[in-house]
Amino acid sequence: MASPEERYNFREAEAKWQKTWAAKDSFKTEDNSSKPKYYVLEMFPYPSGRLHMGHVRNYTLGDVVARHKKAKGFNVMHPMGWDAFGLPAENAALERGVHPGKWTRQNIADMKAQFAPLGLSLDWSREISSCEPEYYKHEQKMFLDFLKGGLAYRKESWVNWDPIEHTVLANEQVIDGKGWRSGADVEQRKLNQWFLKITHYAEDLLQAIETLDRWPDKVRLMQHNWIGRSEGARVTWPLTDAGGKETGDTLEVFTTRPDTLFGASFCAISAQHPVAAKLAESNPALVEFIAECSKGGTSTAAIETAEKMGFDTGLKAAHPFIPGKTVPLYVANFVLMAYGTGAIFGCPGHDERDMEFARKYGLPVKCVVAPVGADPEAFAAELETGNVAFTDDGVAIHSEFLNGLKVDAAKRAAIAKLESLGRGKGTVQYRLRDWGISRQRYWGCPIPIIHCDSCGAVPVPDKDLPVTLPEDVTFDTPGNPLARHPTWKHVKCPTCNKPALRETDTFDTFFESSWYFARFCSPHVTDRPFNEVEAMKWLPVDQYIGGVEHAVLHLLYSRFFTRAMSDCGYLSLKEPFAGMFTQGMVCHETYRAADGTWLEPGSVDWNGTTATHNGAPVAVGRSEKMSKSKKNTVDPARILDTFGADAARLFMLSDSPPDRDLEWTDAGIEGAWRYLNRLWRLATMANEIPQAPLPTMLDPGPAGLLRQIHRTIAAVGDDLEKFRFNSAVARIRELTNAVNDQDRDAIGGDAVFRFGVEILAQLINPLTPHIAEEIWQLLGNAAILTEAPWPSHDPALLEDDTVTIAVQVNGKLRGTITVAKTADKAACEAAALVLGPVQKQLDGKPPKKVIIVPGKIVNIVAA
RNA sequence: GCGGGUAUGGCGGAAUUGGUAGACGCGCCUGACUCAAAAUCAGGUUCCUCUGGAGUGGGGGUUCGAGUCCCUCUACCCGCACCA
Repeated sequence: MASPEERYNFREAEAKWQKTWAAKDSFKTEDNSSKPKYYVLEMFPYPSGRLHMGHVRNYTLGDVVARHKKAKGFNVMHPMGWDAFGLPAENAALERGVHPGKWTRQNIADMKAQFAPLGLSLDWSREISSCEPEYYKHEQKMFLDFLKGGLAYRKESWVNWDPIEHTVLANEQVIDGKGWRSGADVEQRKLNQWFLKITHYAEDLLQAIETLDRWPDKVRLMQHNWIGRSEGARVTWPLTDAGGKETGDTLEVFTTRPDTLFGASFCAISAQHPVAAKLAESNPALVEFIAECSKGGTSTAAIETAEKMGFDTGLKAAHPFIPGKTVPLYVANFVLMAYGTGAIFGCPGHDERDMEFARKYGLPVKCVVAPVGADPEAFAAELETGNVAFTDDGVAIHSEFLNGLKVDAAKRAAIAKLESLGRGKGTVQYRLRDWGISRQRYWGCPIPIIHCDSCGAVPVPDKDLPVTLPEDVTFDTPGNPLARHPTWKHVKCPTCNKPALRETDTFDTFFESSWYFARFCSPHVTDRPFNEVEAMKWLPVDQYIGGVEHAVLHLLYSRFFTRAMSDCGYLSLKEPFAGMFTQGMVCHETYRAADGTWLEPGSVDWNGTTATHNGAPVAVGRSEKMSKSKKNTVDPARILDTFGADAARLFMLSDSPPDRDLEWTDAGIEGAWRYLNRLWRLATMANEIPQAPLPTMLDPGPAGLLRQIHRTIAAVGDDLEKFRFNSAVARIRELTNAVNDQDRDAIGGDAVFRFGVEILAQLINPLTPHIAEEIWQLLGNAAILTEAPWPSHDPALLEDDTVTIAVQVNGKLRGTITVAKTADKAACEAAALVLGPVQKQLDGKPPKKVIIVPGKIVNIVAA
């Protein structure tokens, strides 16, 4: 039984070691080191003011990697900073009247204090905060360099506009066609916006996914789909009016199916297409139709239910292959201006959307592709009278020079013909769009541009950078505080000195997070974003860790930025993150009262198996990501206070593989806490054994334990390298059990016992560093464990001299035999055949066949 | 709709290349200690009609041997979503 003094005092120990590490600067990256470098990075947090379990899991995972790599002899860089611009700061300003900067900086201080008890091996000397001019001034310069290099531009584009908030909304902020905060119907508006030309790198970003072999397949696939490469053709269709007279305009459409051009029965353009705008000038009915299309329309629900609608313009488009043939031109709500050319040709026979549209507006359906082997005429007759398009591979029919060609060959032939006729050409189209970075927000990095009536958009000269945010702003009226600030935007044009206006938009906050990993390499340089030599030394990040929710945007933007920075001379690198790991979410059961309101876990009582709240029944919901809205959060501060950092870390690491969701349970954390006490008790027992070299002669028991110790060293090292932290914990616990069971009276028993505890401390150090240090010190080691090398294993001790192998009859286990490792097949067979259950199965008959895999299995095939 | 993933005891999850399924933990059960409880310690715990048999979501296949490979079905999860 553990007396109070035997119990592990985590409060004292954890505080002590955190102080020791800080005093020794244990985690400061070495400046001039001959060791190989290793850069571990977790996605820097938004300073909300409160650390949550997701953070704890993220930083614990990174800490395991950092500490393990340090022990393995690497010069580790493990920095931390703050992704400090963002909307919540403005919301706080709105709700509480506190300035976003003050609120943010206070949150950073609060969160930093909450980080401390976790005992993370962070190098705080590299701390950065993206909302400070020392940080964002560099990205203003970078933006201007991008502009100079043709990687940034300004253009009018359609955006979601909230008419009450007077601001642009991201697609994610539009819920069912309404502004997420105002509830107002969102309008489509055309605004001047700044863009970064990520599409310039579309092909390279796609191709290079292949090289990211230490990224999760899931993330690579998501990026692949997001970039969305499709091969096809652009086809020009001259437009004529109802009387057949050419209007002088030509329509350009993009298609991936030029092989189906002979099946064309209409063309359609987006409501936002310039031709539609031109026609609308003299057509009030079209104006109304376009307005209808612009309403709402961006929410997923709206798109799913939206019926296809078209407006016949009366114009005709001339077919590229069939002289004299024209098809009607529609404005249609399902054509997207942002993809391809904003115009399509419709082939109802071989496209489901076109089929739906054709049936609604009574347009012809012509079959031009038939399945291989089908009777073309019978198939065509069926297709042309039905409502289902045929979109699979097949053979071209009713298509003149394409007849008989399969889809791929027909595409090539059609493109060749288009090119020879001057009516189109083969192209590659990407789904990826340029990154709109303008936000009508205060709490972001000002875009360093001055708009002059005479000179246009003029870059702020270098000497005037950074453009800093004004402090005296108000949030009591909707819209951008920068735009209505009385003086801030009024400046002189740097070129002509006439009165001009500052750009009042700020950068999307993804801008800051697209290059912070490079800033960490030299966080204190003032004249440029980072020192190129340092960046090239540390980058790419060896191991990046974060949530899968950033699989596309943040990770793709960072890959783009690295290329753009390279092309602008900042460094010479393509990929910022060599290794990427996406961790799972931290989940908890959800509870709802009868009236549907969510209940906190702490307010739910358990009567046997049913949950109650103040005696009333509670519906127990499934486990979901911890969130304030569902009240299923657990406060890390409370857990750290009750069980300590090591117990919290151990539970998070042991219960689920790190890439899967983790179910937080009270029982789980208690189990981790129990284990630490068990380990501590073993340590106090080991401490009573004098330190001495291992004897050369050991009884079989201690000899076996010694082999298990070496096997565990090897296995845990391997598990840590491969992010199998839950397995590593299992192996360590297994060894703990074996050490605990060691017969101390056997020859060498004590010595191997003590050795085992020492190794346990070293193996568990990356996972639960405080108790590991405490045990290490208890056992008389003068130096701290954080500075000790990873234990090495003796390959000769990994395997036993004997091996126990399974004996099967017809594939079913009937027993085991223990033979010498070197036993030959005949010996194994002989040993297996004499087993009682084997003889019973054979029933006196000789085996038909015996399969022996040395060291693995004997399988006897009975007649 | 398109693309991807997952499915193993009461629960979380183990199981290199096909080779003793259920490691490790949670929970539960029994015992010790205790006036009692908690904590702790020791033991047990896939299921069943239990000297045997069944078993890794269902069905089928390949193999001496399948959680692992192939086909098929089902359920759930994730990403994209009128992308021409």
